[in-house]
Amino acid sequence: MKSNEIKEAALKYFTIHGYEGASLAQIAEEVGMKKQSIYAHFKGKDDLFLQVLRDAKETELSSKRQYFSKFGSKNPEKDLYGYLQLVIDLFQRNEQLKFWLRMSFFPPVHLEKVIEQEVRDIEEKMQAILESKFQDWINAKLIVGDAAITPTFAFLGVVDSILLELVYGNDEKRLQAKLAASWTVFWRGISHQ
Amino acid sequence: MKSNEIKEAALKYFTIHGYEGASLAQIAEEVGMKKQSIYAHFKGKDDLFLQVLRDAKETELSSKRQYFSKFGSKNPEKDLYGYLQLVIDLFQRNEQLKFWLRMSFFPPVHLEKVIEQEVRDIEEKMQAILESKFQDWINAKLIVGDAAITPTFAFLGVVDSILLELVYGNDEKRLQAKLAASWTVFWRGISHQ
DNA sequence: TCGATTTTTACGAACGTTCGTCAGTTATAT
DNA sequence: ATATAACTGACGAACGTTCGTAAAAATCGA
Repeated sequence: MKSNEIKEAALKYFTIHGYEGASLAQIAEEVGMKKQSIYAHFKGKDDLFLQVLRDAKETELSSKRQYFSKFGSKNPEKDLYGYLQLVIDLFQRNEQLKFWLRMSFFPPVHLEKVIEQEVRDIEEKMQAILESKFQDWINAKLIVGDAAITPTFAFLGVVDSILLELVYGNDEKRLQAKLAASWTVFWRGISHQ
Repeated sequence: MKSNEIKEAALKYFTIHGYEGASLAQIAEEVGMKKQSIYAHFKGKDDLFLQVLRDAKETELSSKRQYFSKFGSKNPEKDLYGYLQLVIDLFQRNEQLKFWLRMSFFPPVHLEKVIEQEVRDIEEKMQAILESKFQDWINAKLIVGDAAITPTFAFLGVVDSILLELVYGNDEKRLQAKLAASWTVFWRGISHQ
């Protein structure tokens, strides 16, 4: 399918240059066609962008859902740390996550309402799943605290800080050091008495 | 000084639309002049951008340095939490910090080498200051742990996660909740036995 | 202090390029 | 033969930039 090739190239350029900085001419050249030919597959730049966005959202959602479903109820340390490693792994191998991250925080202004809606949607789903897991672990007395919201937000914060390091990311050593530090302190913070 | 007005407008548009999305025509209109007149003050778009970047860097550096200098050696809880609130305050009132953050993570490609250098410079300075403070607190047995690097990186992670929430930021409630959660867990993680 | 001179700032006009998009035509494949 | 896909050509608009020019401001010698 040629449409997918176009979306792949678009994903790449949108990720590197942003919406405004990516041109249809470059995207088309990457696929080996003229920019006008893109219009045989998409209504225009916005349409292409939104389809790429929705694909990225779906990938993000399903891959994380899949991992969350493997969470048990008796080993939060392993599950949570494994999730952080998954995020790193996904980010480094999956172009879609980088795209998703960039557009979450710096969307093209004229599409920001639509994007914000998608971002909020996926975020709420993730938070809900995580929160219920944390509640299970609290009930099982595997971690301390009364409200599940605290470790949930704190963990989401750790994920965010790792993602930021990945975006900035040219220093694998530093990434691993930050991961280790954040994880150590986080785990002490929710597990110790 | 008209140059400063131009830089102010440029800061605004670069922050909202990114380098590629910001046009000299819009920036000029904001100041009440034509785009050609900008060339009486700056060599071109890149020159304007880099001057704005360096101003932002200086503001960021001096404002944080100023706060760090007030850090004592006997109350890390107050100092660190106060710093987080300062970051939030600065971000919400100071356009330059938003600009700095956006360009740190998603710089225009053709200037990414220059920007990366500036970012790395400021980051190393911050890290060095923080690390020495943490070492003092460890020595004074006010926080636990052996190496200062662990709480330093963990704290920088908390700062990053707060910044990310600020960027995304339309939800003050959620911001405060995330701050509270991250701080609670972080402080438990470095202070409790 | 004054007029003369130089420098600074802003402007209209235009440059060459690139942008996204649309219309019409040709080639390919079902 | 009919639909799909890619092409050529062209469109208006916007981009950053350069030119020459005209005020305005600053500098300077008398």
